[in-house]
Formats: sequence, structure tokens, C-alpha cells
Amino acid sequence: MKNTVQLTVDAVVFGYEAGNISVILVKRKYEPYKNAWALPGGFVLENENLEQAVERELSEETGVKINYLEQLYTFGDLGRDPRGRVVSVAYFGLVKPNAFKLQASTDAEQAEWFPINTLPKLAFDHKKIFKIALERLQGKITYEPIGFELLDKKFPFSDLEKLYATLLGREIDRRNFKKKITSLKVLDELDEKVSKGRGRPGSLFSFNQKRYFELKKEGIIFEI
Amino acid sequence: MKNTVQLTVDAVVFGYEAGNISVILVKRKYEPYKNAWALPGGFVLENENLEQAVERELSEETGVKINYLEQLYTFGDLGRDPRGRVVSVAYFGLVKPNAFKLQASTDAEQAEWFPINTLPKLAFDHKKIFKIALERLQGKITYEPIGFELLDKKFPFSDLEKLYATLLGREIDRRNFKKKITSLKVLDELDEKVSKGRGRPGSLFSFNQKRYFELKKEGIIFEI
DNA sequence: CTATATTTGCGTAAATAGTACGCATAATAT
DNA sequence: ATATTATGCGTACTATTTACGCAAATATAG
Repeated sequence: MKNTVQLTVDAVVFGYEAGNISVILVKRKYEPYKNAWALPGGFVLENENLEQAVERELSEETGVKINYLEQLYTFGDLGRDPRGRVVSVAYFGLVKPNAFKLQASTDAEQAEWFPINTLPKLAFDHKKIFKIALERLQGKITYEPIGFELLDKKFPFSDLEKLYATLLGREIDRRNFKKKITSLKVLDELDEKVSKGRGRPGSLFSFNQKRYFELKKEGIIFEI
Repeated sequence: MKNTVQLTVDAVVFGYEAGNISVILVKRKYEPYKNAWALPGGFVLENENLEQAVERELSEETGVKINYLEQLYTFGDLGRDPRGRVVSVAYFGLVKPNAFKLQASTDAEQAEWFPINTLPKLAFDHKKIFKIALERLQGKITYEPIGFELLDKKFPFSDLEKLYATLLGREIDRRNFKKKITSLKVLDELDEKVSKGRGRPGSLFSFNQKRYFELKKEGIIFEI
């Protein structure tokens, strides 16, 4: 029998609502790092795949319904966990706004959304994992469509625009942005209008799923 | 003590020479898959990081001097290894042509370069790992400069052109390609000329390292 | 009730980048 | 000499991106 290691999975799950990008953290119940905030995750069981492990841990610890999940990176440095050689396979997840409500009721392990610019101190090397996940999120928007996994089923165009502006960290020209998105033919304009208080009410849009996943497969290059 | 797994690293190392992209394979000496070809790799020792493990295995099994190495993906499905629960962290590597000579002398484990379109049957799920690595290689050339890690220090422009044509799997217009590369200011034209038998001799070029890594950092979008 | 602020929606001109070629030049092979 | 092969430079055409003007529909302040 060869030298063995303990294997965990951790998830960086992003959500977007009202111009804010947030991430799910859980408060640890046990040592090490008892009471510290950490990414949801835990040990992989002997009869489950890595993806199954992440989904199980997410459902146990946060109750959130994940909309998109992909492997991010594997962290295996010596000394990253005081319990010994623990290697963690990190995942990257996105959820839709309605999942925001779910977590409020789930207090089993105390899970909370934190806006990404006001994170508390994190356990283990989770700060590093989070940073890499954020880079991935920001990188993704330049080479594939994003939004379907983060926005509600129906949304005003300005929601999509704000999502991009937030992720890019700068303003974008609404008119050119709309032209670009329109040329991709990825949005369906609905008949409904919605008013957000002041200003002219706007149409609601939804993603055309077929077209959306076609684009994702092709790998669009999306220069805003 | 929690449930544990065995941890391995595997490397998909690409090299490029004379219009051919090749990958290093080693012939297995022991069961399982004795005498089958496989990606170089092996068990991670208890006192080394993942990167150290790949570099050690590569040097032990192939003697090749790796020029670039990044983590690719982690494979942890149940049943991927007959020895039990073995999780493999795969790496993606690139080497320069001069490393081609090195391996010829290293027969310890019998390591060989195989052109990527004439691979033998591979052990474990290494075919799948290879496929993902190849996609990564092909994907990389559209969003960051590539070539420095694969070409000799000095090379005629046609080498770079052929590399791109090979990776893209189609012909490219030399004149437009040169215009594009020139506009990136990433090449230094040397005074030397080189003749390849027939045809007009061409200047030798070298990558401007400073500029090259700047571009890589920015993440260019490189539509050929 | 009117004026102003706010947000959406449509359009057009200028600048930039990408594509498709033509053709001269410098070597080797016949 | 003449053909063949590979390099090198240029130019016209097309598509995409960027910058910005302005009208329309609503809420709110006075």
C-alpha cells in the first residue's frame, strides 16, 4: 500500500443580485479553525466521485441549488491543513438569485452570502482558493457567454449590463453592449415590461438556451 | 483518521519539431498495464508538493527538461485505477526542441516521443487526460502567445507560422499572420539569416521575453 | 400641472482590425 | 538560363469596435 493522503473538495459559489457579486461561506463548527469562516466543502467519501462529493457537501452545508459547477484547481501544498496531508480539489459554482432565499432558512451549519469585497478572514488557504476562483469568473466573461447561470429567468437588460460592468470593474457603453449582445442572438425579448421605480420601463429578456449553449460550445470571443 | 486515497501526478508534455506536435509516453514496467504505454507520472511522496512530484517523475522517467508546466485537471472517478481509489492530478507541459535529443539517451523506463496523431493505446484513463490536454494546447493559442515555450531560441518565421497552422489544423495566410505578430512587437529580428536548402533564406527571430510575458499576463486575444 | 431627473431604446459616423490578394526577391534544382 | 520554392512587402476591401447624439417613457420635486 502506497503512501496516502486525505482528499477534500471545496466550492467557491458565486451569486449575483442587485449589482453585487457574493460568495457562500460557512462557519466552521469544529477544529481546526473552529468558528472561522470557510468555503463550503469536506472530505470525499470512498464511494463517490469528486463532483458527487461537492454536490453533497453543498447540499448538506448550504442547501443551495447549484446551477453550474466546474472544477477549478487542486491544492496540495504541504502544510495547508494542520491535520496532515490534505489535498483539496476546488470547484467553481454559479447560482441564480432565487437560490439566495434558500440559504436564509438553512442554519444547520450557518451558511451566509458575503459580497466579495467584504469577506471575513478565511480558514486554511481558502483566501487563495477564492482569489483564483474570482479570476476565473472574471476571465470567463471574455471568452464565453455568462449570465444565464447567474441571472433570473426573466430580467431587464440593465441587469445583464450591470453584471458585466461589475465583473469587468468598469463602466460599459450600454448602446454598444446591447448591439453586441443582440448580434449574438442569444436573448429573447419578452412582451412583458418592468418598471424599476423611476425611469422608462424596460422589456424583460430571457436567454435562448439553445443558442446560449451553442455559443458556449463554440467558445465565443467576447470583447466588450 | 478519515478515509484516504492514493495520489498520483501525470504529465502531458508536448514538443514541437519540423511541423509535428509530439507527446512523451513511457512504457510501463510493472502491473497494472505492464508494457502498455502511459503518460509519465507516479505517486506523490509524503514530503513533496504536487509540482515537485511531477518534476521528479518527469526527470526520473524521461530525463526531459521541462520549459513550462501548469496544472491541467484532477481525475478522481471511481474505478479509474484497478489498484483502488487513486486520484491523479494531471499537468500540462511544454518543452523546446533541444529536449528532443535528451530523451533518446534515457532508456531507464523507455520514454519516447509520439506524434499526436499516431498514439498507441494508453493505460488507465490516460487517453482522456491526453485529449483534455490537447484541447488546452489548442485553446491557449487563441488567448495568449505561445511559441516561446515550444520553439528554439532562434527560429525562422516560418517555424512559428507552421506551429500555428499545425495547432489550428488549417493553413494560415503568412502575410496577415506576420502583420499580426509584428503588431504585437513580441519578436526581435536578428541579423543572422538561415537557408533551409531551397528557397530564399529568411531572417532568424527570437522572442522578446519581456514583451512576451507582458502579453501573457494581460491575456491577449489572438484571432488568427 | 409643469419641469427635471432618470432610465430605456435607437441610430449613425469615425476609427480600428481583419481578410484577400498581387507581386518582387533570393536562394536551389534542372 | 529557367523553373521551383520560400521569404518579404504592400494595398484595397470588409467587418468589427468605439464614440457619441438624441428621442421616449416614466417618477418625483416644486
